[in-house]
Amino acid sequence: MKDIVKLYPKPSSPCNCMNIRRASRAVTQFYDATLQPSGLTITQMGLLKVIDALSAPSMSDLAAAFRIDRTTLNRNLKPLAEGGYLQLQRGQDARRREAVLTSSGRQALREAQRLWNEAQQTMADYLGKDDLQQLKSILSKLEAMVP
Amino acid sequence: MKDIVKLYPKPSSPCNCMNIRRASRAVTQFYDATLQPSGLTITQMGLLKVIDALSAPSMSDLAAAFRIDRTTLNRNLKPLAEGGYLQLQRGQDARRREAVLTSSGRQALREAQRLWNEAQQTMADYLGKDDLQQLKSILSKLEAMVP
DNA sequence: ACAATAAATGTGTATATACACTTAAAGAAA
DNA sequence: TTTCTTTAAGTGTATATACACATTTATTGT
Repeated sequence: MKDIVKLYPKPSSPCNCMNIRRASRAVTQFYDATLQPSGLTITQMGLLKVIDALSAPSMSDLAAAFRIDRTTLNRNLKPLAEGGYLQLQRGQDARRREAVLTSSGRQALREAQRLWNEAQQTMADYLGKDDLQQLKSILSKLEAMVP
Repeated sequence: MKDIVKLYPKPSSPCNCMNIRRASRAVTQFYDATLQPSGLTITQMGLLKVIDALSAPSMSDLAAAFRIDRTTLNRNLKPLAEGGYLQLQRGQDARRREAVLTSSGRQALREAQRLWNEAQQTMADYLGKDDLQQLKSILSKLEAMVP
């Protein structure tokens, strides 16, 4: 097993948390830069994608699907609603507020996904198959650390 | 090599970027919760630690050492300065603004580091030696993706 | 010395994040 | 039906993040 431990530069911090935060910033910057022509950030693209996949999800539905704090979600949707990418409407249950994509939102999503493919491929090539698989696996495990 | 690919739950998103962002949020929440009694977040502890390690670093020095955008650093230092954890003073070169810890800052750092040891150990135990090593290695590689 | 340039920092604006608290609506209990 | 409770959502506040632009000070070229 030892022979698969690759020798990349040591992380500049001993702190596991700071290390993952730095890497997260770097990857986010890369994806955001690649998606730039679409006018969406990677977070926004992710949100539109989840909304597109679900059927008029409520705020809580979205927060759960996106695994993000409900109040954070609330704020993240704001620029998308103001930009005309989605509409927010009351549900049958008047407490619910449901999100649906506009045609403008679907179009932006398509364009962003085209660019996303590039970013995803570039990152896959950069990491290589094994590291990418390892990364996915460990990130998934880390997510499960917190309820 | 295949036999070391552990079988954790699949990540909930196909997007490498969203996956690392979610994991980063989870780990950050865990560290912040553990550090809570110290009154510092993990980001703030990291900043105090870097300032403590360097000698009256300038804003740009800190940004480079912490690998964060200079303007982000500027804003991150604000609550620490207002909280009396550090002082900001002009350098010989009047363009430079230099950071030094106060005794209050050094004390908070010590307390935070005590708690940080716990968090770090818990995470190491949770991931296990091999995954932790792999993670460090891959995160370091990811960081290098962006100049 | 003066002008041009470079370097260090700060500000405006905008998104991303989450905790504590509040409000509004639906459902349950009396 | 009226009250109690639970559930869904929103707000206040605060930190974290970075890009585009502005300001200040030092350095360099003439």
